Amino acid sequence: MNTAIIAKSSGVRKGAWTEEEDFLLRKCIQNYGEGKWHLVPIRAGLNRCRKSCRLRWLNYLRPHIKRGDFGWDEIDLILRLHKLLGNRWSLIAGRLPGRTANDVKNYWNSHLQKKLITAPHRQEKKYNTALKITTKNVLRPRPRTFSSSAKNNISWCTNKSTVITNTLDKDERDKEIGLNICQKLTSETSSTIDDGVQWWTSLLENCKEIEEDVAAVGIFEEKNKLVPSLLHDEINSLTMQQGQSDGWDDFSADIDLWNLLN
DNA sequence: AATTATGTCAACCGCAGTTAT
DNA sequence: CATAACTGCGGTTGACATAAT
Repeated sequence: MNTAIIAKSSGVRKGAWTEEEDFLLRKCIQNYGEGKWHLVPIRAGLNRCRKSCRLRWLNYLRPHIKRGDFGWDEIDLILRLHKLLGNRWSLIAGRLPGRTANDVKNYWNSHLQKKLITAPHRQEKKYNTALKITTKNVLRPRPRTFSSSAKNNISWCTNKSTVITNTLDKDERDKEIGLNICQKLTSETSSTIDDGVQWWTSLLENCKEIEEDVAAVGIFEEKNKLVPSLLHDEINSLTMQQGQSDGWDDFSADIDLWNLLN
């Protein structure tokens, strides 16, 4: 049943989209590409507002959109990123291939939020205060660059004989990998530490709390699997990338590093 | 079986930031 | 520089599905 209605003020259709409308919109994007949303209703011959067209495309019609349940790895990443970024759904979704901001937001609101609020470990005062995200305590991830002198000082990155293996349990591994990266950088490059490293420190240092959150949402058992060994060559190439892009949206290297660590 | 409560998710709305004029 | 137009984001709503009574 199609429940779409015609808005009195603007005369455009609202509500659920029909297959025919989807077809027209898809065809329009194929012909003209994404963007220029104010032109889309005219070009497509749709009696819809530009916002409605954009939303329908981004959340439903766009290719490669992943549907269905979230995997444990996706949930784990959502928990970690939300802890650091707050309700920046588009940013979080940007790190989950095939997922839209709307998907992530809906999943958080309907699946995760309630479970976390009622989780015993979050009833404790320390967690309640710690979980309040504000513009002041949200850390902004940024791509990192290092001076040549700093790079020369980071011996651990180029020491190929030192490979962190997977013989530790998850907690210890996080400490081994995450804190080693950050603390070694701190001790060996002193003034060169930037917000990007701080961001990673925070992301990894929170492992204990995140594990409790993960347990609270019921995916802990599935998550009990081993990860590949960490190769310093790969870490090196990721952390030492040259050229700094503007803005903090582009921290794909951070996520590549994250994927490597997990 | 019927009714009510609850959960899910697509879609809408309003606002803020950006770009064009 | 000021204003208008456009775009994208997050909060919220409401229709529908499912579970509980």
